[in-house]
Amino acid sequence: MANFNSPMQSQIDLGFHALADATRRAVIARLHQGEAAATELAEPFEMALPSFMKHLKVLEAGGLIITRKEGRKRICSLDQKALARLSGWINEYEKGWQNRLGRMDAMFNEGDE
Amino acid sequence: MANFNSPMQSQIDLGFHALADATRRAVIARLHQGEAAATELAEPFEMALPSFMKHLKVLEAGGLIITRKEGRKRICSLDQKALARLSGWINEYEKGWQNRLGRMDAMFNEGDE
DNA sequence: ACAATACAAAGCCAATTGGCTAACTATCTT
DNA sequence: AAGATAGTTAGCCAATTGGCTTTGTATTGT
Repeated sequence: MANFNSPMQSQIDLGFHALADATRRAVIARLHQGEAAATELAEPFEMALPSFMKHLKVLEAGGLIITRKEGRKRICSLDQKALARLSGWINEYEKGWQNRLGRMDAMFNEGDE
Repeated sequence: MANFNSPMQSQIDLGFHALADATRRAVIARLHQGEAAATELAEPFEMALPSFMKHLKVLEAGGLIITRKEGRKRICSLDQKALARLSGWINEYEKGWQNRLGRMDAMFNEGDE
């Protein structure tokens, strides 16, 4: 049954929200090397496991990762289309998109912008 | 390679957070057509002005817009560098994922290595 | 000078976020 | 069968978010 009491947040809201946290972005960076179980992903972070699992749920709600249960493990992997969908929104409003890769390093390396 | 551990990191947090709201994304879409004053930008939204001004502050904190005072008006315009910076972060991992697919493709085609 | 305009600042409020602990379930491993 | 492992669920908490109203200030128009 549909829940009309909970506010409907668009997938793109949830996707950008998921990216607005360094822990979650680090998870995405890690998953880019291949899928991994939850505890394995949690290991680098000084955070209680339930706290970390909340981050995974935010990432999944934003459609950025897909998870499945394998025995007692929860295996997480990147959602292939999600990052493209979000960068696609930005691209629509960015001029000179073709040159973005070239400019990108300059942006990150400026550091005093 | 981009440095994700720099103080720029929290700026990325703020940038993605600013994008995680439909009102704020609509403001960006509008500003893409050219700069505008705060009240002018607020007009399409059924929201008290102080509430809308908070959204502008979130956009400015995220570096997505630049504002200046012109008489009694606060003129807002897009910061194109910021959009490049954020889509750059996403693209870093999109690109990596594409490389991964490329390697898999090569493995299938060559049958060894 | 005075009114209208365009914010700006302050404070109230409910809901959400992001952290924690404790207790519980399910699945290996021995 | 028992213990270790990997979550999962529930509830607590402080801080933040995103809305509101009221009041104040700076600029512009008449």
